[in-house]
Amino acid sequence: MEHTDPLHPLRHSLAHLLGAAVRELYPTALLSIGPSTETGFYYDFDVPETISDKDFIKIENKMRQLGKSWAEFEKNEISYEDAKKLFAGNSYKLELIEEIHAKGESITTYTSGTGASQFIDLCRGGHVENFKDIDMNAFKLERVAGAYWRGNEKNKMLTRVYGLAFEHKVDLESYILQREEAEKRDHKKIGKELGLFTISDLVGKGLPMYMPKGNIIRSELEKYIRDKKEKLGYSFVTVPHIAKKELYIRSGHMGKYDAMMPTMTDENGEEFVMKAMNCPHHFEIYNAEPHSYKDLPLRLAENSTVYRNEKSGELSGLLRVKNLTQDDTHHFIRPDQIKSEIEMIFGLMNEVYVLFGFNDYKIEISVRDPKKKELYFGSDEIWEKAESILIESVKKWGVQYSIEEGEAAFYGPKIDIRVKDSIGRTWQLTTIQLDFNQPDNFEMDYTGEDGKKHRVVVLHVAIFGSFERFMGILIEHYAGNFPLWLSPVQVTVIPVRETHNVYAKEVFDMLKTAGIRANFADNNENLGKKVRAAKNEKIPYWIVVGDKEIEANKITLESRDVGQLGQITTGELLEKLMSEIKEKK
RNA sequence: GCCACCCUAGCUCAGUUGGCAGAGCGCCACUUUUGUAAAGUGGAUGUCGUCAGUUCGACUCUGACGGGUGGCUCCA
Repeated sequence: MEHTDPLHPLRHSLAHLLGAAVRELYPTALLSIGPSTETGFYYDFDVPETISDKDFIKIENKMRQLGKSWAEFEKNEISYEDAKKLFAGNSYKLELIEEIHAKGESITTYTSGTGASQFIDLCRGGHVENFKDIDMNAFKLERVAGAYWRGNEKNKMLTRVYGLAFEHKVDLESYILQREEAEKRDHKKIGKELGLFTISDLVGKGLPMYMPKGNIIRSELEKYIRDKKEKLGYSFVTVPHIAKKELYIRSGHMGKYDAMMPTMTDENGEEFVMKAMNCPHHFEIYNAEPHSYKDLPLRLAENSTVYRNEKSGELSGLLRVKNLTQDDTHHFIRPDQIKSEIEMIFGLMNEVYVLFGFNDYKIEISVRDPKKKELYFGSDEIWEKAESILIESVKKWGVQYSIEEGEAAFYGPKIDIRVKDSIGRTWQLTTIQLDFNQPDNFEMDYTGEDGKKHRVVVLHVAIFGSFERFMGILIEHYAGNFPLWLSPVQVTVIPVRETHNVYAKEVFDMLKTAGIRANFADNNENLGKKVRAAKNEKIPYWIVVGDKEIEANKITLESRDVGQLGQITTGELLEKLMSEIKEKK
């Protein structure tokens, strides 16, 4: 593995020190691997004792104590036999040694410290020149987690200790501070504070419910994407939420994702499942009528909920759920329309991302794992063609991308757009999947210019991905400060005193009549408290009405984002709000 | 599902070695009529996540279960 991180030597050296400290404190612990990460390092141990964060002080102290006597790392190239002897009893290191040996690479160990604190580890290198250069106050053990050996859930779960490490103590402190700030944007926290969604123990985990305010945001998003798609010539359809099991046997989902789709049986013994995807339904809509080459592309769209029995440990707020509503589309196209169709989709996606101000996203082209071709439907030829079309399209688009082997869908390769959440995890939003295989399973054809049947090509596309996840990311992106068009309450009308209520109510009624989501703060509180409430609720605008305003027949407008906007007439107010909502500013 | 940690009022959190359940905010009532981020007084609110166990006695100790957070694995 190549390391572009300039702090890798420092972080990896500290991983060695962590290994040494754990070996001292937990003599029976077996060490496995200890790489660097984006913010520090970790080491995986097979240790009979439970290590918890309460042990960190003890381990950190041991690290600092051992580190005192460490200087240069001494590299030794050792023979296969010596390596096996040196690491006898440690099945993890032995497994690595076998692999290195099988690849014909040389086996190296790195020794740090002398005497009692000496520590020898199997390692390919990448350390600091001199350990004494490391600031021993610029690292901190962060958390403990379970991690399967070699990332395979069939293997034993090891204890992984994560550490943060930076060049200087101030860097560590500023990272921790930044992290704390980021946690304030957590959509679960803001979602609760602003009353956007709730998850009930009784309804079930991973099954979020939109509260009135959150539902306004969701509805606006739905309206927005539906409108965009309708203008581009998509046709909206509606399908039932359960289907016969046979449908998914035909599509091939059943057999690969059975655990995700629990079966229910009717009185005749017929088996049904909740839909975990919309594709097969949409395919059957396509097959309900004959199609001419002239009718393509045919774009079937639906904002529809699918149900997936995800593993409980996976569920997280709105970002990973059991019920997700996709802005799903299936594009039925001729082979010669693939490129232009993908370009059109990129255009839509770009427009959406610009509107929301997402500019820090990663584009991944997910292809087959060439070593596990049996996991995928279809011939090599078809796959190679599909993969090269996607790569070519993204290249033409002129954006940075990475190729992810083994990440493809079983029926075809895909382009995934991943966006970061508040704590830096990336989540897939947009997905564009090219499918030459399902058209065969469902025998989806069109009549060509030549009068003969031709097989159609399918693109599976979701721009938002799911409304749940998109909203989760959006809440964190805006930190709850939604733009006017999305805000559950767009403006609140605040009378200074009770005597101003009549005039204020007129302004409020006018806004309501115009379709603006207004709130009337006629409660018995002083102005400061009402303004404070508006700010806490992150309402984009509030209007103050008192003697001065009544006298001038105006209102005072104030903005969450830019502060005082001065006195304007109600006509000007309405015009301003309506135009900002329309322009989605 | 697996690993670690967490669960006390609507929210944020105190609660000593096991001995009568607490604060602030919010809520309700009254007073106050207010000009830009918290007016005053009073009041209600809890099966201390659930169920067992240990104990004279459990919010506190133990176990199981449920839920949450962060990882691992998975993600059509």
